[in-house]
Amino acid sequence: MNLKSQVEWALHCCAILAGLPEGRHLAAKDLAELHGLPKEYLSKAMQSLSQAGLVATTLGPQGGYRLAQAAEKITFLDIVEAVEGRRNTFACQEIRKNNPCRPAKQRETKPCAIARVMWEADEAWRDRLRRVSLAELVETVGREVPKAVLERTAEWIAARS
Amino acid sequence: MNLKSQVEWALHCCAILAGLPEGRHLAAKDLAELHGLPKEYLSKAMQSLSQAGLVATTLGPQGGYRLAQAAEKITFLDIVEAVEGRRNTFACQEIRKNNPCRPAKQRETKPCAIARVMWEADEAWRDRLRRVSLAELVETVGREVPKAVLERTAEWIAARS
DNA sequence: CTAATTACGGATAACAAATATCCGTAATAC
DNA sequence: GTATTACGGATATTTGTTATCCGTAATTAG
Ligand code: FES
Ligand code: FES
Repeated sequence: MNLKSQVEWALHCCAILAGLPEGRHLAAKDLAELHGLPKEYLSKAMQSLSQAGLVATTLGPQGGYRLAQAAEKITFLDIVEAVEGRRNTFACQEIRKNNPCRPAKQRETKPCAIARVMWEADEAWRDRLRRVSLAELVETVGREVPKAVLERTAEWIAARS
Repeated sequence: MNLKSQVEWALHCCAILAGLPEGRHLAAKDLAELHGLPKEYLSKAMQSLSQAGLVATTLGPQGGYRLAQAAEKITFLDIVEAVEGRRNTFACQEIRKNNPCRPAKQRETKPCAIARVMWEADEAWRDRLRRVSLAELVETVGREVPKAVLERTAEWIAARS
């Protein structure tokens, strides 16, 4: 039960894009270099973000990615679900139907008791992720990462966007 | 990001064992037949439960599994973690270290801001599962499953334990 | 004691998902 | 026109899940 590593990549990339000057774009090539990731595969994750409407893209030279919404509007959950999908972690296989003591014709009206509990836990997980915005992440990073690194990274990005 | 199907199997089997008459055991063969599952593979899940101290086993004829603790003491989380392990769903790969603008020697004192948020969500998920006991599941099932099915299943089990 | 039954653990195979690469296409800036 | 970019399809590699097989040791019934 692991999230794909693309989830981490997408979160890092969104945090970077949130700090991008207005009207600028950053290419997948640069995002990959900045995080030490395989460019082609990272761009699959970016495509997921694009399809989810979280980032906007521009083609051609000086093109690339930017946020499509305000960082305050984008939540962790948005990003996680964009790349990971919206399935529950628990999949009820309805093995209760295999009980030989049950009449075959019996049809279930509601989800089983086990699945309901598991899905509540999944919902609690989502709830927590929904409560943290990309803007909050950026603020925390701004507080915790050394100023020198932040500045040099900002320059690095400015030189390529 | 899916839980293994063994998680469902373990939950169903624990619910069955919770209804077992005192001092009786139920063999993996019967648990597998009752749920329509591959016996050999199900027994791997049962071994996980055994190693976690949730079920106790007896060898030989009339042997098998029984709960090792009161159903009130066993939580969903106990069962899930027994078969799924205790890893977080999110694994921080520390790709922040790949930022070329960071001094190589810099060492991190605390987990990164992204991982902290993701792990809080994982903890919220666990919290929810910790709050539901096996006894509560059994009670819910007793309320929702038709009496006839419950009785026939109880007889089926009694005949083999 | 003997034979049947049971959980356990190691080895291994089949299958699915995650990870990764490659490349052709279309759009865009200069 | 040329270089650059995102996109999507095809495919390979690696890892994890699912599943089976079988030998070992413990236990019970007769
Ligand atoms: S029938 Fe097994 S969890 Fe729903
Ligand atoms: S460095 Fe990427 S999540 Fe921790």
